[in-house]
Parts: sequence; structure tokens; C-alpha cells
Amino acid sequence: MATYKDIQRETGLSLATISKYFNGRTVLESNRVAIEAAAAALDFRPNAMARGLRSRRSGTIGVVLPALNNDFHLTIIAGVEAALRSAGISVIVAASPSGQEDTVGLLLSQMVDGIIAVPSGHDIEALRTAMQRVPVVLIDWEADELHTDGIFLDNAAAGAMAARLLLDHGHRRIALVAGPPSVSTMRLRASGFTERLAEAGVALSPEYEARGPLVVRTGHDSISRFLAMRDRPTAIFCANYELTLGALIAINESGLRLGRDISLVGFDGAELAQATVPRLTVIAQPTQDIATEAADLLRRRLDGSGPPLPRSPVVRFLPAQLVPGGSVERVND
Amino acid sequence: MATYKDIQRETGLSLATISKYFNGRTVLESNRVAIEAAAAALDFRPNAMARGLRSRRSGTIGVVLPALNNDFHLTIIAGVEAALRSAGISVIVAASPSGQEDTVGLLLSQMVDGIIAVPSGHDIEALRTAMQRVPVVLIDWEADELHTDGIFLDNAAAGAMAARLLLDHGHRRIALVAGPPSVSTMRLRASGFTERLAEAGVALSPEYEARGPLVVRTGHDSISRFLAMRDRPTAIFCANYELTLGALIAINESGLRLGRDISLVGFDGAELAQATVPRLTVIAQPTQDIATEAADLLRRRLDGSGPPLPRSPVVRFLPAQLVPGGSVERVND
DNA sequence: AAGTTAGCACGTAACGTTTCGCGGTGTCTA
DNA sequence: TAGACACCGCGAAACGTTACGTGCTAACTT
Repeated sequence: MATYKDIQRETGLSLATISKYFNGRTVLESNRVAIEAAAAALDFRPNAMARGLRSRRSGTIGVVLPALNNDFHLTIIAGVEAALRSAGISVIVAASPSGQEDTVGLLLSQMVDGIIAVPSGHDIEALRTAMQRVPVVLIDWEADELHTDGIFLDNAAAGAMAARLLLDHGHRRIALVAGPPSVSTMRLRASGFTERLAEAGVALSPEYEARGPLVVRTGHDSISRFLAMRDRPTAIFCANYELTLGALIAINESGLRLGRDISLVGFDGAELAQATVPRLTVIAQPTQDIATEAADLLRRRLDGSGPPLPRSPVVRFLPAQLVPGGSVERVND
Repeated sequence: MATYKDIQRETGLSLATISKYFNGRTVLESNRVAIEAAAAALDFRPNAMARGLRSRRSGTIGVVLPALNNDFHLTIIAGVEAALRSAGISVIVAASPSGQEDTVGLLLSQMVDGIIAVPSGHDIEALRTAMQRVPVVLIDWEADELHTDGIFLDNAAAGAMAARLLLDHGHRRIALVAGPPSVSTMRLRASGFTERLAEAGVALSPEYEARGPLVVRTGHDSISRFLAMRDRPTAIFCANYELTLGALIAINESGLRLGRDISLVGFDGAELAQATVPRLTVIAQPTQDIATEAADLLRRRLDGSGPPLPRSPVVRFLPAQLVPGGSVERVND
């Protein structure tokens, strides 16, 4: 593996000059040519470890996700990677399922220059100490106890959007399937939803409200239960992708026709939504935008531009998007 | 950021002893306790850059994927990450869309210890030079010109499996939608498929064969064309996920009922498959296994175990799995 | 034409770790 | 009980790069 020294031997220049060239600073034209020739001949690449050791920047950031099983996660990774590549920054992906305590620590010892994280509960303390060393940008789950930058969905508005849609179609017997309120997204989407209903004078009956872990089975079982009721709801809102998928499966199993017999508003999964009959109406996060904004924000922090931390974290809420389909039909109550 | 020196000051030990401790080698019990106490007090973590500079191992591997837009890619990332985490190895994800030449080079200058790659055309040369520095394990796309380890799907058998299924259900007017033959998976799946048909005396009529880029639109448009034919096929095999998704959308638009009016065998996307009515019959890759095997193989290469390179690359082909659904029905020809 | 200044290249000292060879201590063997 | 050996700690020298302070050259200014 070639080093500056090899280039020095080829060109007769000093290490300092060679370093300057590889850091984009100006160098005499003749030297530039010589260095480039030598570098090409030797297939030279600056050693990121040596570089990082000296400059205290690794050219690497970490993305911490509670799991890696969902289109949201992939889109985040893709968006961050694309946004940061032009700056020459590589992305280390770290899944942090419950039980894996030290994910953030692993990244810190890899000397990442920054972190983008979905702050699941068991990472919060680690993230707090990480914040003392590197900029941290949160996404998806709000963690109020962490006073740092974040790009989130406006979850309450998203929930309200779903409620308004169903109300506008005449629905009154409306059900909700959501995750545990301990997850901020779920708490906010649910409260945005129920509050909007309440404003319209429609109370969400407790038997029409299901909560459970954010897995397909929860959606499936909750909807099965709803559909078996004598007085079953005419419309259902699923507050997350897995729940939506479970709901779809349950409705298909029941033999009821989507839209015609039961209205459904899903969440995310725009790809899935267009493959069902009829197409599923969903509230979709602008996942790509979240990724890009988080990456750009982190990059500005790394540059040292942007407002000073920790005095003024940047927190943005992006609006959800309504992707219309045919799974919500009008009813006359 | 604390360093060995700080621990040295706290404990009075030498750097060498501290280094030994952090590399899992034996140290006097009393020293162990002292080091652990000091490390905890200082929130110390070994600096991966310094470590890597000296030991020439970064504790990092790269995963190169042509894109990041598909459940396959996410599952690969997740599987590799999970398999390597126990070994303390982090995963750098690099998308290598056409036009981005230097993806592999970026990883090399990050000093990754190894690479797992889906070798898209424009990366092949870079991978060849990378192989001289670090072990490279290929997945998904076979690149015969690269003489190195690989874990692949047995694509020909997967194609044959789809053909056999359709034949067994009595289909004779059978159509195929696949990607360009320049992609090895597509070439092999298609040939496995057509050869199995030919063995049964069923020739694949050229008008029943569609080829195009691996995007949803190709599947959609091809199937629309098939369905509009006077003598339309009774069954269709889509050789990849995007094509399958496009097919589903086109069938839904046509008003034909899946299974009943037109049989469809899809590829991958087991999650999508269970949400359609009826459930989609698909040939699925054991993506998780591919990821795990590739990661394990790479890890053995890093350990120095496993057969010596480049003399004897390890190449494995895993069988596809038939995930039955209701989208293939019997016809009497 | 002399004085000033900007632009570059240079040598050298870090950065935080691992590795190497050496020497000291305690334990086992005969 | 003496000798051998295993174990472990130590100091110092790398690893490949960047940053700092100097000193040189060449291009302006008046």
C-alpha cells in the first residue's frame, strides 16, 4: 500500500506539499502534475486511519436505527448516504435492537464525526454522552430529554390528516390501531387523530382503539377483532407501516372488500399501497426529505456553520403527505 | 477524549499493559480491575484510528450495492451487520449507482478490511484491484471474470422451479418477463425457466417474452401488453421483484382476477406477497442466509482461516424457496 | 530599483495505538 | 533446592498523516 513517502520518492517533493495537494489546497501546477502521475502509477489513496488520527476527523458518520426491517430505514440509509457522499463522508450503519446496549459506543470508538439516530429508549443515555463529542441529529422519534437537532414528521398533523379524511367521507364509527404511547410517534399520531375526531364531535370509543407492539401481528389481530364485532367500525386508521400491512392481510382474510366494505387509511409503504386492489390510501412520511435534511444539517454542524450548539438546536417538523387511493369510500351514517 | 496515557496516569501501568488489556490478552487481576475502573471513570474508548493505523486493520468492512431501494438490499445490510457485530466489525454501506465510479475506491481509502459486493458492471475493475488488498465476497450477481469468493442464488434452478410449477398446473401458454441478459441473474433465471419448459415440450414463444430494465415500469408495461393480446398467456413468470410489482399493478388495473383469470409467479417480496388477494405465489431468495454466509465467509478470510486465496475461492449456490400462494391456478389446456 | 508582500515548499513534531525485545518474578519439575 | 520456563510488565519505536513555524522566490508598489 503506497504512502506519501512513495510519492515523495517519485516526485522529490516534501510530505507537506503532498499533503496539501490531497487536501485540495493549492500547489504549483508542475507539482500537481507530478503528484497526480505518481499517485496514479502507485494506485495511491490517502490512508484514512492516519489522516483521522492526526486530524481527528474520520470522514465517517454513524446512522443508528432500532431495526433494519422496514422501507423507512432503507430510505433513510440511502438518502443519508447519497447526501453525504459528495462531501466524501462514508456511512456506518448500526442496528440497535433492544438488548444491544453498546451500539452508540461502538460508533464512538470508530470515531465517527457525527451521528444520525432514531433514539430508541436504551440508546438515549449513550446518545447523551455522545453529544458531548460529536453532533447528533435525531430523526423519527422525538426524544425531548435530548436537547439536540432533529428532523421529524409532524406526527400530530399526520394523525389529524387521517381523521379529517375519514370524517370528510362521512365516517363516524372509526377505529384506530397504534403502537404503545411510549413511542413518541405513536403518541402524537394517535392524539392528533383523536383530537381531530373530538373536534368534530366524534369520540373514539375505547373498544375501537387497539394498541400493541409495532409488528404485523398487532395490526392483523386488532383488525380481525374489529371486523368480528357486531357493530364493527366503518373505517380504520393504522398509524404505522407494520400495522397497516397486518390490517391488509386481515381484511383480505375476512373476505371483505377494501374500500367498499371497510375503509382503511394506512401509514407509509407507498409501494405496497399501489399494488393492492383498490389502491390503499395512506399517509406517507417524506422519508427521503427527512434523510436529506438530517444529513445536510449534520454536515453543516461538521463544517462548523449553523447556529452554535447546544444553545440552539435546530428542530424541524416536515408535513406528511396524503397519498390517495381507493381504500376510503363514502358512507352515509 | 481520554487516551491510554490518561489511564496510565490513573493506574501507573505502562501503555503496553493497557494495550494488552484492551486487546483481550491476559493481564494481572489487580491491573485488570484498575484499568477497568479508570476506563469507566474516564469514559474511555480505544481510538479506532490510532489502532487501525498501527495494526493495519480498521475493524470495518464495506458493503457495495448497486442501489438502495429494495428489500433485498436492506436484508443484506441487516444480515451482514448482525453477523459481524459480534466480531466487533462495523459495516460501511456504499451505494454504487451507475455514474458513481469510485465507490470501491472510497471504501479502500477508508481502509476497510474486506468487501461484500454486488458487482455491478462499472465496479468490476475496481473490485479486481481491491482484491489485491482485501478479501472480497460477491453476492447476487455472478461476475465470472472476478475469481473470488461468492454466495449466490442458484438462479437457473429458481427459474426451473417456476417453470415446473406452472407446467404442473397445466399451463402451456406461458410468458416470461425478465431483465437484460447482461445481468447474470436474469440470464440464468430465464434460461433455467425456458429450458425447463423446453424439456416439457413447451416452447416459449418470442411474443411471450419481455425484457427490459429492472424497474417497476417494465413489469407493468410488459404485462399490460400480454393481457391485451387476443391470445393472451394463461400464466406469467416475473424474474425479479420490481417486475413482479409492476405486474401486480398492471393486473389490478386490468380488472382481471389474479389466479382465477391469470396466473402469476413472482420473485422475492415475500412481504408484499402475503398482502395481495389471493396471496402471491413467489420464488424467494434466502436473502438472510446469503447475507449471513457471505459475512461468515468474509470473517473467516479476515481470520486467516479458510482455504488460501486466490487458489481456491469458495463459491456457494443457495436454493430458492417456493412460497406458495393462490396466484397460480390450474388450467385445462 | 529597492522594499513589501503574498504564495509555496520545507522540516519536524505530534496524533494514540500496537509491537518488539528485554528483563523480572513466581511456579513447576527433577 | 536449583534450574528452567512461563507469564507479564516495561520502554521505545514505529504506523501514515496533518499542522506549525520558517524561509525562499517572485510579483507588486511607488
